[in-house]
Amino acid sequence: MMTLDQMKDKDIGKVGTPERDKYEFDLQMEVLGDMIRSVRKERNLTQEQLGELIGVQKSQISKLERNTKNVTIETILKVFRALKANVRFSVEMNESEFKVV
Amino acid sequence: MMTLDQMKDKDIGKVGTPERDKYEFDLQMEVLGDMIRSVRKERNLTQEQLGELIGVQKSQISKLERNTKNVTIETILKVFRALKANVRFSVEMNESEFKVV
DNA sequence: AAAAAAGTTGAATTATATGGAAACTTTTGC
DNA sequence: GCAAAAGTTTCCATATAATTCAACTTTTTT
Repeated sequence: MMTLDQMKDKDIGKVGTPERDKYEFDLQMEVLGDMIRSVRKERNLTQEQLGELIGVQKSQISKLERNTKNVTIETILKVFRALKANVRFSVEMNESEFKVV
Repeated sequence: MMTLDQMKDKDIGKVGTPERDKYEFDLQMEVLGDMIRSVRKERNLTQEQLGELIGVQKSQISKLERNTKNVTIETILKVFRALKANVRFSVEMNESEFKVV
């Protein structure tokens, strides 16, 4: 589990060792757009190229990367599928935190 | 990380010990609706009560629980926020898996 | 087994996400 | 500093998600 900033700071150029061959990030939903951008850049793709993989214009990719939460699950899956990345969602629930109002 | 079935099998009535005070579930998008339902029931809420917390009719909750093929992030966040549960997502990326087409 | 509560469904409406096109701005390379 | 590439924005159309209402079905309670 790391923040987006920590992730960005990572020297992703130096990969190659098996230990570094796989990345996993836990994130808040709000940064989903940043995540698309990060993974796209890690794949060395322009917005236009990613758009081609999915079948949309570069402007659409731009919008997805900057727009945070108003996206459908389907779109998110489509993008990360094109980037050959797996997305998983998790729900964390604290018993004590909940009070019926 | 557990499947939905394992989760359902869990005896959630017996909580109270600190070890059992927190639940975490990884899920596929396809079971998100089931997840809403599970957490709602764990909170001992009816669809109508959850709807009131969010400001929608019970029929809407019903639809979200059964028909989650496609939902927006905003809706998901709204629901789980009302249930006092955190939603996170993780992206897993394998270097080797990707080839530029 | 009747009544009440909880959940589901269908039809209709509203809101908004997806998307393209083109003009515009920013960044990058020389 | 200029040109090309990459990214952003605006306007617009279309598709579909979000939502309600009311009738209906299922489950629970007494």
